[in-house]
Amino acid sequence: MDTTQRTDQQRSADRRRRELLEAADRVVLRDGPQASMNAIAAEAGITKPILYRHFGDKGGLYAALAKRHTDALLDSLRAALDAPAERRERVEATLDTYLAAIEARPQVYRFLMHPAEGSQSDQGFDVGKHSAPLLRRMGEELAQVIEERLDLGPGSQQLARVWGHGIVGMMHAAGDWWLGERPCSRADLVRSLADLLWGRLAAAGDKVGGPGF
Amino acid sequence: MDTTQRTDQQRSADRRRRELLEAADRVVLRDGPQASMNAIAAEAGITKPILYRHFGDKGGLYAALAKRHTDALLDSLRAALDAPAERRERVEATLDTYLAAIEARPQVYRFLMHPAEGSQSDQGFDVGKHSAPLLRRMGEELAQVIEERLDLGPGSQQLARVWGHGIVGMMHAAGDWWLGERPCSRADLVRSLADLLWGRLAAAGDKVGGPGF
DNA sequence: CGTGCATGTTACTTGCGGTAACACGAGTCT
DNA sequence: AGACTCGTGTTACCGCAAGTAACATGCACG
Repeated sequence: MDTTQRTDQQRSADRRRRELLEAADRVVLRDGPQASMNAIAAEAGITKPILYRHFGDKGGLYAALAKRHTDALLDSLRAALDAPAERRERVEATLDTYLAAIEARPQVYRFLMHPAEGSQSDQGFDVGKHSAPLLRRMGEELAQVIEERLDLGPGSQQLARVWGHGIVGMMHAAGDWWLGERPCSRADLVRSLADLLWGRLAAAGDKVGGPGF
Repeated sequence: MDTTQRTDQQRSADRRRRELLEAADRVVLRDGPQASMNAIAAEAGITKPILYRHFGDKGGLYAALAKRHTDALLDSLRAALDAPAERRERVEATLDTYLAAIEARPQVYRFLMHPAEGSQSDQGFDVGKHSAPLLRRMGEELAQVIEERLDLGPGSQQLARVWGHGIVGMMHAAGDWWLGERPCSRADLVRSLADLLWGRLAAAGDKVGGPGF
């Protein structure tokens, strides 16, 4: 039969693809984002051209690999964001979930954030393409949650999107720095960031004798 | 004489270095961060090995190039941050200065933010090395300003650093997204971000009938 | 059986980062 | 003057990784 044939083939191809992705995962976890296609193919027990047949080019493989982790991370973030608790508590839980994830697997995190030169075709002023898709997706998701649940008055959609991307960027940069220097505990970091979002910066008083801020 | 000789040589070497950097600048502005050493050498009217003699390796050239722009940007940011005005106004001016800079020269901005695989020696868990140095420097500078001028009580230094990096990350991510999609004017973006820092997220009310946030 | 078709291989091209070896010109030491 | 050094410049090469072409094999279907 045609259809059963097709599905069989497709199923086996999908399984193969998954195996290749898991091999790639192992290599990337070991060697970082600069893992070579040769190394990945060797880990999978095959040779390069097969990888290219499955994923097109290196960018394709990396995109597929990134999607798996990104989806997983976004799922846990959504769970934290949907927990039944007060707003502040949920924000803290979400921050903590993210930080725990990057703390547990820094190599994966680095891979996701630094996709290492993907395309090269954009001669013009196209900037957006080059930042990590994970950040964008997180920003958009958070924006949607904010816009759905908060009453922000006119212009709420744009405000929500700005805030979504801004908060995600705050979390990302602080997490990156923290992961490198480990200047405090995760809980401290979470509390400090939540304080920032809760306006403690604006509310703080000037230092006595200083020029003010 | 020894000393005059030395200084003469050094001066000419410095001039040469500057010329090379300007040539590199032109190429990077044209081709983006993936500009090849060959292309840069050609633009400078010379060949590769000279570049390597001056800058060691590609990372060295890029570091030197990045330092110029980074220093320039940090200078304007400091100016905005030091202006005689109220806190909110100064924060907005700083945000606007940054956004105006990345808006005016997106290629430079991309180059600074995505240094494109520098080293490769870090087998271990070294994460910090890979993020853009510009973000780190901005974060540290802002942290210093915050800690100098604000009265934050105990643990102020760590709090200031978290906030410094967090705010910079917020600005960066929001700017990156905004530059790609241009969903609103620069002034709108600045106002929205400042609102976020001023705690409007925490203060907003839940949407009626929604699950709360 | 032959015909597709997916899967696999070897061997190659291209392009880039980086280096070795050599060549020229100008000032310095004896 | 002639040898020495030193900075600047070149050509020609190595190594390595991305990506491709061409060929080989196993398996279902008519």
